Amino acid sequence: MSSADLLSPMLSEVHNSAHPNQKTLIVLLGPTAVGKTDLALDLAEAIGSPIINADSRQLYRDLPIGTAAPTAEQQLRVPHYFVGTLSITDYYSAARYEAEVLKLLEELFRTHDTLLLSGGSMMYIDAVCKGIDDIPTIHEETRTMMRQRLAEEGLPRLAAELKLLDPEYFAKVDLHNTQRIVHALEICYQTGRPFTSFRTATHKERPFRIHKIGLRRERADLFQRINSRVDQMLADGFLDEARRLLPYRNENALNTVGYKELFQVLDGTWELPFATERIKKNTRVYAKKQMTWFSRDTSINWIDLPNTQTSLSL
RNA sequence: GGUGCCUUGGAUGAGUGGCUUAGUCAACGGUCUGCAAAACCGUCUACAGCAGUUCGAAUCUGCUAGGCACCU
Repeated sequence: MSSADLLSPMLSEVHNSAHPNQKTLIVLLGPTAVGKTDLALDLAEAIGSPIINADSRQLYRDLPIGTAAPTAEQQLRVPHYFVGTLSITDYYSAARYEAEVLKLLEELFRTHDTLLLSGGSMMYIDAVCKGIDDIPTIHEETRTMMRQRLAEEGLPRLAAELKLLDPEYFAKVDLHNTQRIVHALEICYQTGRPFTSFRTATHKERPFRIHKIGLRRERADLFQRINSRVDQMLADGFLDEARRLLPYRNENALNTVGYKELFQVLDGTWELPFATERIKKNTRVYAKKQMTWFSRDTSINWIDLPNTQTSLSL
């Protein structure tokens, strides 16, 4: 099956969604390794759009191999936005992504009717499509303070405090989930208001139409693609990439499938073959999580991709 | 031929009469509005087979099957 054959169902999706006098954002999404990058390039060329990346890890410029980021050659073919724009120590969030993408879209829609956003970061996509509540960013001091309190006092005490400061959120949050409890408390402290008061869950209206195209494959095929892609990454120097990043291992950007496991190898605690299996497994788990998230989104128009030919490497 | 030991759910591995379905891993399902390739939750109720002892057995007894070790 040629790429043109794969492109046509997407193009008909685009044409069906076309609306006179209305700007349209095409969102191409799907689990990791499903084949978004290649199809996004074809689709972008066909509709004359650049590609706006929606992969939260490809934003970091030092992770090209481990995140299967678009290559220089691919970026020459089609201009990309939000690829390699962050350094490993930069703070980033879905909310910032929302703001920056919206700003970019406003500019690009002046010269384009249809734009392409492509990626698999569920929350980033939702942030662009539905919006995220306007919650203040936590200051570094607050963050440090809470981290320390967590270490000294433990989660149960922080949870008890959250119960006083924001009983509504306390009632619904998972009390085992440290991240969420800590974040809610950070907001309460920094703003003097309950976290819940910021959570309006408003679905923001966008000044353009959104058409989501989801790519999916049979699970066995997807898993096979994941496995061989991990092997390919290692052949391409993934371990060296991780070695260069070792000094930054505690940065959030490196709390990422692949790097975590390779750091164990560099520490000497894991053998490479073992780590490789873990990377494959964790990538499969990630792909399943993506599918679970996407399956709730009824606005996605799914395209089932044909099984990968085993004769094709990569 | 004889003697001794072993046999637990997909894998690993505790448990020696009743304080539950140990635990771990894998697999599967799910949650999700600010670090999201993150963080978190749930499910999989097994004890080689058969017959006994007992109020009650994975746990005791016997036999059968399979495996391991040693002996003549």
